[in-house]
Amino acid sequence: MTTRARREREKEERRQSILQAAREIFLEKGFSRATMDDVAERTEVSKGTLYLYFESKETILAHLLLEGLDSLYSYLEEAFAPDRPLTADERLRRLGWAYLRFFQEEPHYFRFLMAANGERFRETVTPEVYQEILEASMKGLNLVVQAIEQGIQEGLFTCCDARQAAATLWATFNGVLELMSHPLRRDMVGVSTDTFYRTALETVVRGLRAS
Amino acid sequence: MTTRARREREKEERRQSILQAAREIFLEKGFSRATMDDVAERTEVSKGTLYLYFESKETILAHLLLEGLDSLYSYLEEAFAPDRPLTADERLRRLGWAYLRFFQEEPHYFRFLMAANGERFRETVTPEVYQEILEASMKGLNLVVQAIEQGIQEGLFTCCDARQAAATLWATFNGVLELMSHPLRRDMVGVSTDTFYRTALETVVRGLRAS
DNA sequence: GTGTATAATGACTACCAGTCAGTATATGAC
DNA sequence: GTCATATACTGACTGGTAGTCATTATACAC
Repeated sequence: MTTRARREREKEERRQSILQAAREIFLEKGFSRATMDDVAERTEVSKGTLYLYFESKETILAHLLLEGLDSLYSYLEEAFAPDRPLTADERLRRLGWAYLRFFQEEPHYFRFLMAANGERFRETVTPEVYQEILEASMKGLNLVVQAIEQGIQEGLFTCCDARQAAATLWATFNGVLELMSHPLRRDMVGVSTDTFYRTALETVVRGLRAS
Repeated sequence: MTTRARREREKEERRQSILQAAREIFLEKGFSRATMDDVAERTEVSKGTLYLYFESKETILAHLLLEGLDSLYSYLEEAFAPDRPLTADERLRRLGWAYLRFFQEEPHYFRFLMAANGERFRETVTPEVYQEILEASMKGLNLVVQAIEQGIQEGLFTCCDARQAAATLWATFNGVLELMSHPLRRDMVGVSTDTFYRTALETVVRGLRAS
């Protein structure tokens, strides 16, 4: 019965083409301005069909985000380089830069991430999907935790709770990126995103080291 | 002509009663679920009247936010205590805790702040109002800059750019608060907001000190 | 060819921000 | 008091959009 398999493949292809169209439209008009009719037209499919594949506009965003988190993880994984003999603070710096590089090379995911912080997103998306997003985020955060645990074992860091330390670093990165994501606020800081990000990264890593 | 004065006062009172109603409704239903009809009903005024006082739903939010930023500033000002002989790092810690205390004692403003991060908010609110918000934020940030400059002069901090350092601290605080604002993400960190906030604050302050 | 399951459609509903032509009220001149 | 004018208020209406569902089309098995 090859038919079943082909059907499945075609469904998956349609799903992907919807996601592709949505990615384009969301990017062109911004999530809130984009309409489901736009996405339907670009996919060359009726609006009703969209709802056969996704529960809501927000759910489409969630799935685009999940793709992004997968891609982010591969950046982080490469930076972590478990097989190379790196010191803990080198690893942390590499992770930090990989995070920045991801958002610079795939800037659309940052916009999706911002859109997903909205009130409506949390309320609309099913708990299951939301959980998936959290788990995908955790996967990346765990690499940071591992790097910090290595630092604690090596005696480089004195902090006692690696999870908290990792979350601090994570929160700082997000705060910096969010701050720098708006032109007017960027002016308030007065330096380039790269420079500011470096400063923030070095400050926190220094703060983690023994004092 | 006392009439003119009375008219002005009445207008201001109506404006305030709209803001008060909006604050309640936004808090009860969340910004995105709240409708202008709700606000009109609570104010006991027609919907059209709302638009005589404010350009849009987002503008009402902006003005609630501005009130919040004023209140925040008074928390920060008290913490800064320019007349007391405090060391720079004490001042920074006091500012950090005042920031947290503000959001704990007036939690609605945090929700408003989050809602104002939305895509639609930036697009809808006039540049003038947005500018006002930025300036109100800057006012608070400047206290942090001053504390850090004091620390640089005293030789306690080695960082060379006080603005960047202040922005790092600010970004970290925001990142932490945003991370902890959602129950599921809070679980990822595994400690109380207070504890986590303290860790992050101490980490960054330590990072600013001479190494 | 015909019956059945599966997929797709698009007109329709519900909802809501924002508008504006019309109405009410206050003020001041006489 | 009453009229003219200015100012404030009203709420039915418009435009736009997310999401639905009864109907139609397609693919497949026999």
